[in-house]
Amino acid sequence: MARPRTFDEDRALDAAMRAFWANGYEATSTQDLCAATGLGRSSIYNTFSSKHDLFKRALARYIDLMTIPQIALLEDPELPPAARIRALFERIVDAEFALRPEGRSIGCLTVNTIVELAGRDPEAAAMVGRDQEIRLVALRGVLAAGQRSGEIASRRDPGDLARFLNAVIGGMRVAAQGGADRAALEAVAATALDALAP
Amino acid sequence: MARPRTFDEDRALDAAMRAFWANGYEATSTQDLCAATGLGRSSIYNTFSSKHDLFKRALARYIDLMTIPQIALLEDPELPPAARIRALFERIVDAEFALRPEGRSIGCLTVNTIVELAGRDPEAAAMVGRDQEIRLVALRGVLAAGQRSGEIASRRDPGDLARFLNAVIGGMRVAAQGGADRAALEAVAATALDALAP
DNA sequence: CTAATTTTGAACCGATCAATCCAAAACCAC
DNA sequence: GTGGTTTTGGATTGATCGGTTCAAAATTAG
Repeated sequence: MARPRTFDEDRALDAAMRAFWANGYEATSTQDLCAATGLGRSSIYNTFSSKHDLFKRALARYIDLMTIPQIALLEDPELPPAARIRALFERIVDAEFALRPEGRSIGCLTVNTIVELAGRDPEAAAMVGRDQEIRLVALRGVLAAGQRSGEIASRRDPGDLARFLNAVIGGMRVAAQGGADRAALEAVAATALDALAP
Repeated sequence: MARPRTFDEDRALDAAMRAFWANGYEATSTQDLCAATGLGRSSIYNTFSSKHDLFKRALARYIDLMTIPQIALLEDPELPPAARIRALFERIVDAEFALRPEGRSIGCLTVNTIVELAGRDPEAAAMVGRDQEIRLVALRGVLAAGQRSGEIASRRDPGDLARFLNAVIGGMRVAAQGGADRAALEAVAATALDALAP
């Protein structure tokens, strides 16, 4: 009944997500988004109503792409609790160096969003807040299971341990963006696991 | 021989630092800087040649104000090594809630700069990189001393332990900006210290 | 084919960006 | 006081910002 689109919305969203991820919200202009997606302004504003809406959708997509598999890892019934946590850290280190043949990491879009936007963008803050909450619940679950099975010797509150691991993950992302190499990140992860031992 | 300034350069720099700290580099306009400092555009451009130069000076000032006392804490000969590290964490938690009667923390300008700018501003990247290096050296020193004295049981490489603590500090800053309260940060710090025990 | 509907590209919008210019005001040395 | 020098505020610059408009192009239904 009418002219169809010549582009794939999900691919465009993906490209926009990468642009925001690499350069941040403010430093990504609508021109940059046109260049990254290969779309014209009209197509972008027709499909995603504004730069801010596009960012929200890109952030939601990023969270889906990243958090859901990580939660699945933490809830993998095939692995004992401690191994699931090790697998999570491995995945995070791998991701930090996957899309980066050389040069700095671009970090993690949720961490970047917390730092750049959470203070003055309530919608973005709510999205990353929900994400953090979900991650903390999953971490708490696997940590409590590890304590019950005896794999995790620490008697600290599982919620506190979860917040600790989550903070370490955020710190690793910042360190990677600051130029840390793979060995440094692996050492940080390994040392963090020591805190579950005592 | 000529008209003197009616403002204090250091006070202006301080106000600019706070503006960049709270809102980031991109989101702080030159108008914002005028409002924050109380200066006119001419005075700002006369004194600090550009927005970017002003940012560099603000960042340098922040590093001086924050890192130097922290290094001093870590090298305090009055305290045993483990106590110095605990004092550092205390100071960081305090700082995170000091200038914030309510609402979110504005985090740490060096962390914010790593996340927002390090990827595309080599000068800013070099400044925060130097700062991180200095912090790591000091941490390594106190950690090695703790290992020698037996206070720190972990036999991991002191450099790795230093990178771990530094990552935790960064993660705490991100967590605070994400809305974590004081108790959460204190739990993270306490748990991080567990990693030095085993 | 035509009519209806949507996408698309380009021109365009006012607002704001960082930065500059300039003349008036303010000060010091003399 | 006067001359020389700097600061200061306000107007202004061209560029770019996010966003809109509009007509031509493209497509399908009939």
